[in-house]
Amino acid sequence: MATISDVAARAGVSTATVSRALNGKSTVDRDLVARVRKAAVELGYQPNGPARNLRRQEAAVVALIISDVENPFFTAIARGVEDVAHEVGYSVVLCNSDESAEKENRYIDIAIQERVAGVILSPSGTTTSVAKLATRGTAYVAVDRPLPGHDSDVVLVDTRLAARQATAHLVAQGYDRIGCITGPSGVRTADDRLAGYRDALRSAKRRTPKLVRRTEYKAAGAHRAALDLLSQAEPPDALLIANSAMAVGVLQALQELEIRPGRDVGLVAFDDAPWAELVDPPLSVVAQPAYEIGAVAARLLLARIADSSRPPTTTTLGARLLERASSRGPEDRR
Amino acid sequence: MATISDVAARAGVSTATVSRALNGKSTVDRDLVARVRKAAVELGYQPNGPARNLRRQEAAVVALIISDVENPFFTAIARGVEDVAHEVGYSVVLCNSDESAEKENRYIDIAIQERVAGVILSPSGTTTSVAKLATRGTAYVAVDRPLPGHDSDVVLVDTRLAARQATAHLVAQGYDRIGCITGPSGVRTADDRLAGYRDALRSAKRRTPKLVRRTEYKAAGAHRAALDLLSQAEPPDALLIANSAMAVGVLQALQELEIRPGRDVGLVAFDDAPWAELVDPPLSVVAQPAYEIGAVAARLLLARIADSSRPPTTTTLGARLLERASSRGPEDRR
DNA sequence: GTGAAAGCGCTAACAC
DNA sequence: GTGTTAGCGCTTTCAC
Repeated sequence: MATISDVAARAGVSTATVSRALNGKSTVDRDLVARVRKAAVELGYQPNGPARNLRRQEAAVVALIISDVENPFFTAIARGVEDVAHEVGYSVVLCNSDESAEKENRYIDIAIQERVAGVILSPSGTTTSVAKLATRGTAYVAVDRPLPGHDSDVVLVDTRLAARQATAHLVAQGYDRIGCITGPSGVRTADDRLAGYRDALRSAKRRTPKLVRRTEYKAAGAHRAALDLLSQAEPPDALLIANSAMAVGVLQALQELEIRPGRDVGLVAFDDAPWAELVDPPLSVVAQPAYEIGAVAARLLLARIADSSRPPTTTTLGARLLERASSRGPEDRR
Repeated sequence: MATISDVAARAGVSTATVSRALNGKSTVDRDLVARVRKAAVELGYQPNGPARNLRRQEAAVVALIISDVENPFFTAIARGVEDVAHEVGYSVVLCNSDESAEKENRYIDIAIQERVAGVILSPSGTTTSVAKLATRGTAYVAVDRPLPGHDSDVVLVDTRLAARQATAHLVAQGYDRIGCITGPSGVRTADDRLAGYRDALRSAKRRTPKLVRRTEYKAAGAHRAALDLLSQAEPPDALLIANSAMAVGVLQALQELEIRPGRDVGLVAFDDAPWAELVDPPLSVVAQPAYEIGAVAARLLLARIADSSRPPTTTTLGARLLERASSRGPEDRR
């Protein structure tokens, strides 16, 4: 594979000139630039990334570590990050931590080893592996979930408020026994959504013992949770569901139990999945600004790469409740 | 940041011994290994990736370039690739080419520059940027779509046969005017699905002029195509749809036109999305073995990295038609 | 404006 | 089994 020396030889200049001509940093004579470019093309020269990064002590790459590649919420974040990063010449590599602290830790190590310029991550939980980034001075920003005990840039959604509003909406629609299926304890978004749910019920002076289930943020867990909740002596007549994968599990459970969503049980789920309007009845959702989360996070990261001394910021974006037919009120009340 | 020399100094050995102890290549005295490990931990030593890769002339990384991060088919492939690659100590970086030949080309350049061990990609089309990989001797394998004119490892699905079977199923169910909404011309899967559709109609001696639409592999395009097809004087009474994002667009269009899926128009779509059983009526689909595609591709890539002289292979996996209510036959026939 | 040369941190001959 | 050392390909002083 052609090296910078090959190009230099072919263009009849030194390697320093080739480097300068190709990177456009220092000024180089017009003719020489042309000659170097020509030689580079002829040889099919591609700069050696590791050599460049070794020398520069940093790669123009940002790592994006997300908890679930199969969750549209996170892939939308990825697009936001990519669009902003590409504009300024950074590449984005996506890593899937799969909600596992161990994989997250592994990817953080890799990011450090590869000397990426920065890391954006949705932290799996109470892990401290992020401390390594801070220690080494690698720029990073957290999305979706804060880092407990770390004073870093973070981009969040006011998910507690959103959960509260969604639950209040269910109350206003006349549902009486409102349940909640949320993610694992310790995962901040899961805790916040539960807290918002409780806020709303408290305001409405409702008591709802035994109507909360916590499970992994996946369809299978929510499916079990829904079966469990709905086969109780006093089942819920409405459910707040903490993400769209879980909504799939709940809808499956309802199908199996022949309980009609929106008629027998009111439903509001987090995340506006593309299919939410296609189920019968259309699913009410809390739409989160995922793309924007990614875009904002990328901008913050770039700012921090440029100036590591900026004070850390917390950006909180709002979510929107989209009321559709699955939360139109219990049948006997319509 | 601590370097290998720092570790060597602290452990009272040479850098070579540190390298050997940490990589476990050559045999090193037990005590020394322990001392080196201890020193490394105490210093929080993380090897410098670029330096290592520069020296080794290759990184233990495989790049996975997929056409659409938001398509569950491709993210499932990603999981297959990751699981296999991680088992043998390779990292996977995901790159989203977004169906754009230009981005694909850009990521291929980056992969070459970073000297990754190999590349797995779903080629956007008739691009020749892959030739660079071949020229440089970087291992690569194509998934989902073959590389025209390149004799490489490739993992495909027999999508033409699957389309044929799906269409034959619609014929058997009594649909009369079967249409097809497929991807852009030149994208092999789109062409193959159309060809399979035509195979089936030919066998059944049907004529179906004007019932084919081609558009980007996205909801919006399919939405327009469906509106167009269904507002014709003689609209189709069934549709074969080439992927799940498109199915979303078609179902939206049916909703707007108040045409009942499965009753007024029979439907079969490619890709078994998690929500396919949740729409009303449940959507018949062609389930592709996405995870397995990724796993097989990763194994082929590893084999090629190990031995670049192996003859290229083509692996073709089968798809499964899942008959659900959306293709149960026209209403007047039930 | 251009070239010579040092050196980023690591691994792998090679010598002992 | 361990140390010495060359060198991977690039960028960047430092001279001129």
